[in-house]
Amino acid sequence: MMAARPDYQIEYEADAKWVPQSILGKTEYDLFLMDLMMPGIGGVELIRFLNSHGHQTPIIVLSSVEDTAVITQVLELGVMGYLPKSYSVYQIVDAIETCQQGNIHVPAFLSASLQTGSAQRFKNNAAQDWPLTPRQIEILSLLDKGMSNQQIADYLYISKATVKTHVNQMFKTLQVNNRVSCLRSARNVGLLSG
Amino acid sequence: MMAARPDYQIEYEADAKWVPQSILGKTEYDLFLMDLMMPGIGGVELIRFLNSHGHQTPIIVLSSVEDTAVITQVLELGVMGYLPKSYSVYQIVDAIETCQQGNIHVPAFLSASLQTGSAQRFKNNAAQDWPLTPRQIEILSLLDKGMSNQQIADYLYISKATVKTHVNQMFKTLQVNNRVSCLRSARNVGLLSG
DNA sequence: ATTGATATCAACCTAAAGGTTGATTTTCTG
DNA sequence: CAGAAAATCAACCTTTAGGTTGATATCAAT
Repeated sequence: MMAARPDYQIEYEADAKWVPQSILGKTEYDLFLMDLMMPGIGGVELIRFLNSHGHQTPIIVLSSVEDTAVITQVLELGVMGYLPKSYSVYQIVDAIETCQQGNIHVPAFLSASLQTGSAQRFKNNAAQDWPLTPRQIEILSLLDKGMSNQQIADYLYISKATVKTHVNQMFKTLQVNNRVSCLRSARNVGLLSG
Repeated sequence: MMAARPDYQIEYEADAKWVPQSILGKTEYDLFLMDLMMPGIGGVELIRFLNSHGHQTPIIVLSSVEDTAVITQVLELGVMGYLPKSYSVYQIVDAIETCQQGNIHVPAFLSASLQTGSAQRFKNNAAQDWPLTPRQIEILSLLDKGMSNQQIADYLYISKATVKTHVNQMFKTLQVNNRVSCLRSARNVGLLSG
């Protein structure tokens, strides 16, 4: 999971004069990581523009916009993923790689507001008050992936000390003294799938 | 994108008399893993039926149907995922758990036909068998209980060194480097219940 | 009889986990 | 706004895990 990550070569252009014409001639891009709030042109318009010109490059939208209408719109335009800026770099990279495998990624808290049918299905589960804090549950899921404290710290951009504090607090709450027992206990109380 | 395998309790019913009424009164289901080609009732109709009756159980569609219209339809009905039967068991389990985190999973080759190109074919990973010796499996089950090497040694009346040897050998066989990952891997290959 | 797999044990080392105390900052909430 | 809860980090320590090398014993099969 935390193995070697590919080296992404990034072309960055923040200037307002950055226009679609400059990339239309190129087809060797692996991916467009696109901010919806770009100067000079609206993100949605750019996606439409690329689509209308037959551009086949996968698009992932990175945005702080969490308006359901906007999200639905860009997803219908065929973007491969919609990532909130609250994601850490590692989380974003994970999601990008998920998309590069061809899968579509929509983060949990967004999918909850996207659909009527299943929107609240999991929300209800999450709404129950579990003995662990949100951050602890997040770290719990990384524990479950087999990650070390250091790996979790790097992934979340926090110090190892903080991770250890959370892990230790979880142990006390669940009355265990090691990771495996912690994960077992978490499963038993429904904190982890299974 | 890997995850430990939970203990799924599966209720199976292949009889044509299996009708929605039989599950409407129950709310303790974690998940509906639904085949679109069910006898007696169409899958799409069942999803509509459940939705109209306020059922909140997450739905994942497992199907060999790859018709874009059908897929689009069920996704709009709010299912959390659409999994092809060509998925391996492990892939399905991974996808289910991705969905249980609240994310929506659409496999690569389906998303490719759902939008304008830009997707690679996903490759089906064949399940490989990792042979563990009987003694290793025995120790594995004790690992799974959260026991330390010393506790396992005391339990089996062998030395801690022997336990460590077995554990280390398991790690090499399963290509992992810690207990949690070892148990995850073991579950994925069916070496542990669940 | 020799090979190969399994099971057993020891010594050694580094890395990581587990535990404690104490602290600051942020965020939620009444 | 004040208090509570949550999240963050550091320093310190002991225990356990993880990894390696090497060894002996048993048993099954060629």
